[in-house]
Amino acid sequence: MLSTTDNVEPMGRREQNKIDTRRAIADAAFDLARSVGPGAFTVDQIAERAGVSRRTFFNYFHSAEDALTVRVDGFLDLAIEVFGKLPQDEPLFDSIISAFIETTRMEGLSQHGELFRMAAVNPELLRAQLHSWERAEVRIVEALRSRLGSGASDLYLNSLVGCVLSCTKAAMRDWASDTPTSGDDSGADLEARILAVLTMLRDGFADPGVGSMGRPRSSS
Amino acid sequence: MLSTTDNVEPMGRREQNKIDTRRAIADAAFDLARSVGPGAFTVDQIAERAGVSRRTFFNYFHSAEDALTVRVDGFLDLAIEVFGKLPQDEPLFDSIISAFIETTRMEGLSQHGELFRMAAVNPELLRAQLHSWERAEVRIVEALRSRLGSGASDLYLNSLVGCVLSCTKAAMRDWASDTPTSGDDSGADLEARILAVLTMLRDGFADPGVGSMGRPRSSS
DNA sequence: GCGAAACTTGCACGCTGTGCAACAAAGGGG
DNA sequence: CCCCTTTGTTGCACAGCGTGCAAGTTTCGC
Repeated sequence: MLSTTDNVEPMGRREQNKIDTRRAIADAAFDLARSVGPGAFTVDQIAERAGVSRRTFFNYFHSAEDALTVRVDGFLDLAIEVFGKLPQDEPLFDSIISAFIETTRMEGLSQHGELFRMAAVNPELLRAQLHSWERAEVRIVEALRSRLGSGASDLYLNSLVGCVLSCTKAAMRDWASDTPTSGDDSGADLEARILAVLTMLRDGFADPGVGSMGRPRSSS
Repeated sequence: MLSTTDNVEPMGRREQNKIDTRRAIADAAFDLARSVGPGAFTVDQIAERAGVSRRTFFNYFHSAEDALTVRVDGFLDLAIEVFGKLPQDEPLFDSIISAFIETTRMEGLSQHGELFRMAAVNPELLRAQLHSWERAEVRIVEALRSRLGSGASDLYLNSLVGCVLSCTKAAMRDWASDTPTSGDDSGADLEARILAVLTMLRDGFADPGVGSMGRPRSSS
């Protein structure tokens, strides 16, 4: 099982405090968004709940919405990390697909669904999330460049990664809107969607009715 | 040639004034961004230059960055409009490709390049532009739904449109960074990029070296 | 013209984001 | 253990943002 806390090497007080504070702020922001709704609270409220000053909040995040995107960043960072550990001689798309599939097994997946649904009703949060995906795109392009060498142009790389992320985003959004308030982190539905949509991307979009995508409820 | 002012039907003073004001504000914002740099000016300055009050500015836009995205919105709206006028029995991807190719012939294309370059150094503007593409995505999905009927699932539609827009975005970004301060709206380079990248999308990403994409400067 | 509807403007108010300087906590010798 | 440096926290101040409101002004339909 995947975990974000596998670095158990000795860590100074300084470093640990910063991680704790960051986490406390992010949790406070998420709790508030959950209870009163996204965009319906102030930075002061987050800071108070996290037990820090207003000023300290802004030492960690640029805005209230940014504090809500650390989970999205975490998801994408994890996907990149998983991708990096896969065998380099595997076909590219297989690596990409299994990296995302693996990543859906992370903890707290239902929170991601919630965040997607929040973004659907809060423009500012949506922008923050889009920016988060955009930043991940840059990192992934970097990771791919070192794998593909100079055999691929910037335009090719950016298009490829953009498409992969668009499809993943679409799969997650679809999953999030179909799975309201699922308390049990059911990643199976999400996995199926990501697999379907990335496979389709690999093989081309030419025919709308291909594979398991065209007609949603026609089994086989 | 394409134009955004082909509606010459009788228009009341009210409507015309609003259009003029909106345009004045957007132009003022763009001029300012161009001269002092994006993010280096206030809403008051935009309002003053546009000859309206601060309050009126906020009646038209939510933020300074929003005033800079009307051109992006215009580009995408135009693409949708062009797409809608194409024959419905043409293959889907051909319609999509020629819609975007046609749209690159619009006026003021070099400004779009400038805006892309501005967004590269201004996070807030980048977010606004990402949001603009996102909103267009919703509209395009809507347009496609009425064309494809109920034969395609939401997930399929969102993935398809997301990929098309990602590729177009990548093409424009690539073009913008390769074409700094081109005063002559040279859309040919952009057309070639969009054609290459959307064609690749149609046929699948399986092989990195396929077509004219893999090795940038190896003719044929 | 004249009244209704729509638009502009100034004002007020709370919130945002950041520079700055004082304070506190952690780390590293001697 | 103390002192000094480094690093993080906090309060303060201040310019700017975004919006509700009410009073003007312009446009429209009759």
